[in-house]
Amino acid sequence: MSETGTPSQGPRRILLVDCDMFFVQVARLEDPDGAGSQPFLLVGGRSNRGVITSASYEARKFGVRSGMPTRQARVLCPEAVVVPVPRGACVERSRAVRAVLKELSPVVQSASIDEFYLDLSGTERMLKGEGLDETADRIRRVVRQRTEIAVSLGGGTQRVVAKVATRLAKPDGVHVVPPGEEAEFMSRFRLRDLPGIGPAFLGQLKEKGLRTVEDAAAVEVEWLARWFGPGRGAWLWERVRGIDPTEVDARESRKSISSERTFFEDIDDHDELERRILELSGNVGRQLRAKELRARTVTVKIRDHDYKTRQAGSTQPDGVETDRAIFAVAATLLHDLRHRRRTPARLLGVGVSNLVRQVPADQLDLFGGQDARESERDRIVARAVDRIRDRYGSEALRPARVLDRPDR
DNA sequence: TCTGGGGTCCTAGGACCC
DNA sequence: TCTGGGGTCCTAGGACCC
Repeated sequence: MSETGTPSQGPRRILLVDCDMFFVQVARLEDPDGAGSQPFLLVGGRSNRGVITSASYEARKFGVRSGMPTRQARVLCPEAVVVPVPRGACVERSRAVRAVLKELSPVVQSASIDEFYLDLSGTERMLKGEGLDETADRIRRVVRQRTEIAVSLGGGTQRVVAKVATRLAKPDGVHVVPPGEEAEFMSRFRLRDLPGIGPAFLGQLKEKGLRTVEDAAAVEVEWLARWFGPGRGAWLWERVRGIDPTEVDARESRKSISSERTFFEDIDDHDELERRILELSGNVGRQLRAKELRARTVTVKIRDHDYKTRQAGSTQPDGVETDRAIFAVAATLLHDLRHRRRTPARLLGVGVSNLVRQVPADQLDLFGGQDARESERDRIVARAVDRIRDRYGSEALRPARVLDRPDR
């Protein structure tokens, strides 16, 4: 294990593998004659309140960006074809890419569904002196050949450098920054290009007259700390120099699971909201059990008609895993939130966190009973339902109280 | 043209304990 | 008796990412 960690000598060799317009690529592979034949392809929500998840390069020339409301995208690019996100296929393709990367690198960390950090430190001898740029290009070709997915790779001694370099590598290319050139490389960019700087921080930076990485690099750390707080000040001072102590961490540990839905129309009816909470609790519970986890904390999120987002959470001494127990907590939290501000809801979400591993049945009390707690019988029933759904499809068994009415 | 759904991390205040 | 200091957990909100 220690062999694969950062060696005491030599700079780190970090690569970021980033799938090019991932959702569009997958949509094209899944439907080569339909969506695949469309140059102006948009993937995302098609409902009245949807947004674009990913746009083809051709469509981007018209100003379409991910996160943009679909309605707006249609105005900018009227010829565009919009297809829904092929969720299952994306998860499968992502897994396939990761599996190939695991054969090619000792350390692989998934940063998102379409981004993977690799740490190849310590592989110099094994790779017989192959340069990091050559390694990156080899990985790009192998991934393409074995998964059909086009990827771009950025590389360097630091994660932030690898990440920013990916921007220059796209599409379907490679850009590696040699050791020692990190600060100079970073100085070519604007602050808005740095990962971790969003609209809010950007506004604060602009107030101090800072627009480019060069601007910020000229300011002493004491001033950055005074302006933006000690934590953010030190963070910024490091990043603009291409310094990023974050390690590539291959341990996959999920911190939270959630499911949320924006309604076709705002909902004010309490019973209807409760039915939605029941469905969302089921989605979360199923994922929780599939991963053999339990949750100590249940959270409900509500977005009011005016887009104000509120949430309430509750932590139990013991973890829960059944739909019933999750729903019991979530329903109470929903009542609290609705009591504090009673207004039509645009979105509802259920999340779980504080995740712990399931423990064997013989270590549990077999006498659960109170509402928020679950008995071993509850758990056995819930897992049996999951097995039936796995075999016959998710529609095979549905909560009796949920109306069979899809959103769109 | 109003703003999806899945996440992670950080902060700040209060409770509680030693 | 006029009350420190630190650690941990919980909660709510916010920023940010893809």
